[in-house]
Amino acid sequence: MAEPFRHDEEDDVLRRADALLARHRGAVAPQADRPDIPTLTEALDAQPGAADIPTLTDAVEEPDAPAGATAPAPEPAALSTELISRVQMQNFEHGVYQKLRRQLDERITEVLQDRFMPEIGAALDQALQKITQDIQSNITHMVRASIEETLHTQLKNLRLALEEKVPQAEAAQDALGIMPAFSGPTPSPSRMQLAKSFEPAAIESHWYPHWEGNGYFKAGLDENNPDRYCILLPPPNVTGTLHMGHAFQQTLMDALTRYHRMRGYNTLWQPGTDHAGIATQIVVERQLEQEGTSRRALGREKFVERVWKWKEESGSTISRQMRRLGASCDWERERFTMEEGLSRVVTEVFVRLHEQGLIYRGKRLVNWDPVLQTAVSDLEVESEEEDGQLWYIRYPLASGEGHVIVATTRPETMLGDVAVAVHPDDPGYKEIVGSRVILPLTGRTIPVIADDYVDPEFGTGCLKITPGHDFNDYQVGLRHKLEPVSIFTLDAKVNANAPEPYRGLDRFEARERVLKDLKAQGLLAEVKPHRLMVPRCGRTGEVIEPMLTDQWFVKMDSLARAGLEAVARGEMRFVPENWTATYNQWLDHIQDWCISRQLWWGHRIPAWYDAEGNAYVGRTREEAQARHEQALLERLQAGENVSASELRQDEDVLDTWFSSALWPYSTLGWPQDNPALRLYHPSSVLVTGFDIIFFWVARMVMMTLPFTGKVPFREVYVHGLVRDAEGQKMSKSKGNVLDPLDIIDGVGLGELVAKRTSSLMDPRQAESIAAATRRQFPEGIPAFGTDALRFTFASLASHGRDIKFDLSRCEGYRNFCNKLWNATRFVLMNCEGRDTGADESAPVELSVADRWIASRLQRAEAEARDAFRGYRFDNLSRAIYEFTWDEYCDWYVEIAKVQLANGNEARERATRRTLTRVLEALLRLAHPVIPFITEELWQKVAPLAGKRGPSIMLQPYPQPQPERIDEAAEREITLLKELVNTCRTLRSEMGISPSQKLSLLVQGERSRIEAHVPYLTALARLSEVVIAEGGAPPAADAPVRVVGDYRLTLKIEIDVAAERERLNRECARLEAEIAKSQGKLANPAFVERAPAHVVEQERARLAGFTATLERVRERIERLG
RNA sequence: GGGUGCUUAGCUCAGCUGGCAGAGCGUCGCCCUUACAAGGCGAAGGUCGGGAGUUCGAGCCUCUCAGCACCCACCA
Repeated sequence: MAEPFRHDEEDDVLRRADALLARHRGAVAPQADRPDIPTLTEALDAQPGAADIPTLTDAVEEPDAPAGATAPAPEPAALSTELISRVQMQNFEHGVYQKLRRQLDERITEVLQDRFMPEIGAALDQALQKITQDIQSNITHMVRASIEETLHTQLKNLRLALEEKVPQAEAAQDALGIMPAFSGPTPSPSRMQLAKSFEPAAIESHWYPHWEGNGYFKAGLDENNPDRYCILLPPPNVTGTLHMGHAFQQTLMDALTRYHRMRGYNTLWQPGTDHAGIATQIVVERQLEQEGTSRRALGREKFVERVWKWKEESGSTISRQMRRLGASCDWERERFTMEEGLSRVVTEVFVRLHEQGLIYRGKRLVNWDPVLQTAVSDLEVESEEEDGQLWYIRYPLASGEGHVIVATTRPETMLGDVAVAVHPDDPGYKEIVGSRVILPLTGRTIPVIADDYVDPEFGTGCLKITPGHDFNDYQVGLRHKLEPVSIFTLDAKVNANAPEPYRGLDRFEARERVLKDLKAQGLLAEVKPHRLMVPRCGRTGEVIEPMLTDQWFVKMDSLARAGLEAVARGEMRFVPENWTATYNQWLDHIQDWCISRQLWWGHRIPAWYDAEGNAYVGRTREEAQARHEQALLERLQAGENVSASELRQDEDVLDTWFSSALWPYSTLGWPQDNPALRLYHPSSVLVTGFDIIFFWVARMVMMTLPFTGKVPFREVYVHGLVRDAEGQKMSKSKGNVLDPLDIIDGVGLGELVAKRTSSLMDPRQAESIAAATRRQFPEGIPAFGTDALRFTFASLASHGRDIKFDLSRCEGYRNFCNKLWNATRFVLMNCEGRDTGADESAPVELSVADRWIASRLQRAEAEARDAFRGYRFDNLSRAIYEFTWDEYCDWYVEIAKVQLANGNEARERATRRTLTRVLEALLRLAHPVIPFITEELWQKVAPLAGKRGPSIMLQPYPQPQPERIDEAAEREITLLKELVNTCRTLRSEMGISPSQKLSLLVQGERSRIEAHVPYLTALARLSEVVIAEGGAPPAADAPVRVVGDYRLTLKIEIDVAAERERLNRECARLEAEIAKSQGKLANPAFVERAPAHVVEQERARLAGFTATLERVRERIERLG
């Protein structure tokens, strides 16, 4: 804990800190003030005065109640939940508690020793009073220190956020001028002691700039090194923010990158951002809307300028957030799809594809968003089933008598009907095929045609054909050579092809009007409710209107075939393998790709038109001009009359995914030959979600093969989607998004609710979202730190499954980090400044346990290697977790305590040597997943393990050495574990409290057991171990256990009366619980109304209690 | 309609080539023990979705039924 503040410094520091915080808030959220975060001075002002501080008795009386429930010092917690994490609070309480006890004990001893005290009771009272005063001032200081510490870390974060690139850490400290005053966890490695528990924020903000500043992330460009490893970051939207999916994916990529970097590969993690045409344009248009202007009012040039400005302002958000995650990308190579070099590649590829005849322009029916007024690709259309109606409309026969009835979900499109179709074999309509019907409301007559496409069973078996606004009808129209009629303008209002009364109506207004008129004329036969799939634009949610327009397309068949073959030949591999099927299936059925978008933000199509509308494609206007002139010349020679005209560039831009598809080589300087391109193309692996296999993965393959002759990557690791704890997709509109940074830094409930309820599409949901959030996170989210979050992601990354993100899991891994932290503290306490066997010539006496843990380390390393090989991050994290916790901490450290306590010099040296070296290797093993904590700890442990180096990042990754696997030692320690566990079980079965004295009689081979005796004594808390080689008969009633060849007998002297009383109390408690539970279950209201699983749980509890009660009663009986 | 997953403890999920059903969280009990209460020790909790088959042996392989999720294509 921090030293108490001195008063004169305090005001000054607080004032400056306040000012900084205010500035920070201004920078982060200029419009919103965040009332739920108290300023520092407010916090301290609100701090309880001496009178409010919990009394000594308050603090002492409930020390063993569950930590969450007691909160013996609630005021400080309440005053600034935003500032002090729960953990800090608990640490603090724990500290107070321990201090209290220690001082009280001292006082009591003191008092008792003073024989002249007339009365012990009075003396104790006096002592208590004095301590109370001491403690009160202590609490004040501790609260203060806690706040300071938190503020300190917040300031560090803030500093990181404020500074764009690598801050000069020292200079920044000076600039703030307050660092020396703080005494929280320190970033300076060697001098300070480790804090009592793991506090991630300060560590993270220290190490990342250090790594980046020293160039550790830079791509290796050593062409003599045959090992190379490259990952392309799927470029996020330049104006986007980091979400859980990114964080998950990037954790995996970073782990892979760090792993290979440590293994000495040439390594590149290529970062960058995507201009995200539609998404970005929409964002900026919304801004304009709020300013009361619009894109069109601004004009194209000004608008694009405006987007660039917005990009400059917010474009770095996501890379800043990635840095918080510890992403070790080579930022110097960061690329943006719209930057000049990449745009040149886009043009180059477009021109080449066009020259090869793979890009063409034509009038086709495309998915059209009438609001954005652009084409969108098939993939960007999302169909949802919605409630609608099916209208039955009479079309009178042109012959005068009778009519046919067609069924439609979109009656307004009848204005564009060009035929009525029936199935050729449908007996009901055979007669009328070839005749004509009158199209109501328009007076046109249209033919009745026969086509297989019609399903005679659906509706009336008679179908209206609207080739201008329906994809299937379009195909039918082509087959029957029917000219499509377009009846909508580009903003989906009825156009001049329709009769006068409907013109200018929006398509949905037109529907009403058409229905009204049909009804009036008695032509509406029937209306039925009907579920139908409504295609909507994935971006705007607007209903898509198929529209006949001029667009550019990429011919897919030959490209797709090449893509299929590359995978079939094994040049590219999907992990898990079954995604190959998805990929193949899609490429098998692929349609030509519409790449033109009627947007302003994007790569302008490199095509120019002459006055006649002929298109000329070229890298530059000049090249197009030359082609134009060439064409004119040819036509002139063919005897045509021609005239030159000014060329005008195509207004459209390219689909965002066109430039993304070139990412694998556009980022590496293609087409110029250079080391990076030679080394890192093809890249090693693409890590991605299945949702963009079509959008991106397949297109990259198709757009890379023809130009570089290589696949873009050797492997594609497809991971699941991150969902919320209930398995729901995280989405803004559901209000269930988690911000990865909130998990790292923590967030108060108020802010979290505000975040989730702001800018909702439907503000009415705000209430329920707020309520749900309050229920789920009643205290907000505590700060878990980057490492815990990363470990969680890794452990959840099993194959073939979406991920339900569970915060409690994250908490578990935060605890793991803390465990690792404390294990290191133990090692440092016992090894720093001592002989750790660095001098290889000094004698070491390795015990079985030393050999055993070294052997287990080899196994963990082998598991890690296999896990990386198979992208099994879940197995990786489990191997690390279990080795650290279950082997190193639970057993080896305990054994080491024994060895350090009663060993000779050589044995102690060996123990320290093992402790430090295994830990050092373990830190390297875990570094790819949890980079920050491992770096911090490594700095301290490495020197003790005889390692030198500026960073763990530059150290080799531990490779398993099979020859160090020592099965004999493993067998011995297994025996020891069994012996210890058996003793513990015996003890627990006998219901012996730990304070009771217990000795053990072991019958069996003396020599093997003997070595274990000291460990056994300490670990099983025995007062004595007796080894009997032959068969001294155990006491008749003593429990006996057999472990291998050994018989264990526990001897115990129990205070029977006390033990019986204890067990009786236990009985009474259990009976009470059982009665309570039975009462609950007997209550019909509970059984009927409570959720089924709650009732089930209650039954299980009851069964558990009953069983336990049984055992306790047996035990009482045994006592006699 | 075509395809892909999933179903194991109260919850979230591992479970390898078929060989003694596991972890974390949660629940319950005991415990401030000088690395760690963000901890330790222990306990309760399972018809591996149902059924059939192959096998000495099935959570795992085969068949079948059911439920859930997702992707693709869609009937106006």
